[in-house]
Amino acid sequence: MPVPPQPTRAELAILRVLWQLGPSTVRRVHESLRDTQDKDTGYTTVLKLLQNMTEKGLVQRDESERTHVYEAALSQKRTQRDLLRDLMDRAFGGSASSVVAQALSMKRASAEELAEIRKLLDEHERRGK
Amino acid sequence: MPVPPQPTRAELAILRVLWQLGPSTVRRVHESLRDTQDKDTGYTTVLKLLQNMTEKGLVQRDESERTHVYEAALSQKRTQRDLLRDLMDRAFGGSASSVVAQALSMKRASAEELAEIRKLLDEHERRGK
DNA sequence: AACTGTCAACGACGGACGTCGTAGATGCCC
DNA sequence: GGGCATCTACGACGTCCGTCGTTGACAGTT
Repeated sequence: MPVPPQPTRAELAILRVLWQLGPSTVRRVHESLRDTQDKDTGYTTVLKLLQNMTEKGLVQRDESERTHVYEAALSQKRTQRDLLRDLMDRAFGGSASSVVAQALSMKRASAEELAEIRKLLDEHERRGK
Repeated sequence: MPVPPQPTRAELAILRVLWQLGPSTVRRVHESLRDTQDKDTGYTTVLKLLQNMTEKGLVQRDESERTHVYEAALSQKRTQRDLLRDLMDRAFGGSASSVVAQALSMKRASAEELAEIRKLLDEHERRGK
């Protein structure tokens, strides 16, 4: 439990809901998932997932009330960093610039995105010196 | 089989070997994995993986000789793009700039890497206009 | 021809994952 | 208090993944 393992696909989908809505009940997560997701998962499936995630330390559970409330244990940024680091090591030989190169090659790297990226790069450089 | 599924962790490790060495026998892949990897996988494990990957269309097999020769079916860049796209959608809401932001926040984004990234950005912009 | 080594093929197995059904506890309403 | 809804807990199941042992074919050696 010191460092929770990386979330699986289904677990990550749940974490996204928790990051967006904040601490939520199983029901709220389930309904939000139903709205967003194309796939249709049952209530008990979401419950089971959240129980597993509690076990793994991915979420924290408040059981003071009869209806438990779940909250993401790690921030979205932290989780994104961990996941990207993992993929970077496994598929890009640990090269950040290769990752950026691939990100740029995607259609969704729109004009606004490019401007945003350039701003990030400037900030990063300024902070670095 | 038109579009092969995404490689799993173990499969990706094998693909990395094939990209580096070019078309190779099971033995060569196995030995290369033994050198690089900390983990120690058996010969038949690598064989089985490669057989599965042939089934999935991730690699192509030349059986003209008794000792088969395997080759990656998709380029490294293409695979990297698919994998990054998937993670981008699942964890970053499809935002390329978020991915770049996280990539920059990593220790390994060294000075040379930053210069490389800036060059990529310039090229991309020049090509875009 | 017998032995030895290498190779592909196949089957099995344990674990993780996502799925859900069912049971049991708790709360609410008439 | 009886009945209904809601919630958690538990167990099961099918699938995929990575792992490996075993078997049988083939080739080279003596």
